[in-house]
Amino acid sequence: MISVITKRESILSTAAILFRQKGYAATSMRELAEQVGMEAASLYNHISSKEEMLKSICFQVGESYLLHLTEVNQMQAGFREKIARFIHLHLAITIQNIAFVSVANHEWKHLKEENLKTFLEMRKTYEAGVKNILIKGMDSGDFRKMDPSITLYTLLSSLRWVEVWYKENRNISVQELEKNIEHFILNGLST
Amino acid sequence: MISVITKRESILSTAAILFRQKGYAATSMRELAEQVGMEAASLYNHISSKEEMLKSICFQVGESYLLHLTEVNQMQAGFREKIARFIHLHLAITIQNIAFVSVANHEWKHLKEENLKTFLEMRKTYEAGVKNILIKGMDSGDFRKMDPSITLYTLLSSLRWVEVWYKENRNISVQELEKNIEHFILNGLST
DNA sequence: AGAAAAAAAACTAACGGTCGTTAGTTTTTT
DNA sequence: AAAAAACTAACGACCGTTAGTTTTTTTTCT
Repeated sequence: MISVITKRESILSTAAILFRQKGYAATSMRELAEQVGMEAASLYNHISSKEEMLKSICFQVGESYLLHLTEVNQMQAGFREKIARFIHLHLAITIQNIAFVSVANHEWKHLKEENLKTFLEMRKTYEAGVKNILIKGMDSGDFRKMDPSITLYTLLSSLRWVEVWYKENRNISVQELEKNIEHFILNGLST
Repeated sequence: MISVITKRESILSTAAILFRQKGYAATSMRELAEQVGMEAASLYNHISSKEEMLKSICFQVGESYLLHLTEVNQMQAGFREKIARFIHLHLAITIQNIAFVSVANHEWKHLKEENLKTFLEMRKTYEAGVKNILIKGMDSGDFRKMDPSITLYTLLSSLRWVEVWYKENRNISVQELEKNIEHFILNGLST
């Protein structure tokens, strides 16, 4: 089954790459258009604004994260397994959508008004969900008792570098990457 | 002894706060000037360009990091103690210079030409130095053998969230923050 | 100590440039 | 023929910075 990529999707994809590379504010519609192979004014046949692109990218990533959190929560498994699964899914999203994830991680602050507010709420929901797993894991004795917020942010942050660093030509397999990070984090959580 | 803050320092400090908040590219000289309490054109009595400010901020942070790496290397101590000291110093720089560190972490990509090149080299030197400690720690059996680059970036990244999150009114002491993170990282490194 | 001169710093005005986007016109596709 | 998509031209806005002018501060002189 051949997947057809629309012009809009192509524009979004290129936008994400440029936003990641140069930053949202420093990326102009003219250079985006040039990369796509058209004039800037023509972009508006496919997108409604620069802001709309940023929103679309950020919210797609946010929603993927929330979906996967739901999957982890529905697992019948211990907390270590849940965090391991969480790490796996998180890295999978990252590696498959490097540019989108990078933009959602770094450029969200350029969202306007309600978009920003909604995105931050979405993020807060996600973080609370992960924190909940950590807290339960601490209560059950699987994880060492530590300040839940510090633990949460240290964990999430320790995954963040991958979107900066990852390239397909790295001399390392995704499995090894994941195993190393998983070990680091699970040990970090242990008593 | 009363420390006199120059107008230039005040401008740089305010610039760092705004760059952190809005991003370098999205911060105008006019709004920076307004925050400092003057007209944009007057800034040029004290700084030579917008780029020069970004450079100054980034390089001050970079140099602090390198200084502290030197201190850690000169310690007569085991590798666990070295990493613990490294974490302590890293967090200390971060907490005392939130805006500067944040800008150096996120806005460096806006540096131009030679400034960018030099900054990236500086960073490379720093990372190589930390990686060296990790490798030696692995060789000595203090740390588990893992891919050194993955370990390095996971470690550095796990400290990164503090500049986003930290505020003086947090219900947590710096000591507890440090202790929690230190435990996470040292356990993550252990066999 | 006070006045005058010099230097520094602040202001106003404007330059040359870029930006996101809109409004027509033309071309291509349906 | 109609609709969609591409183009050209331009709008209104903002930008970093320079060049004068004015004001303030510092230095020099008596």
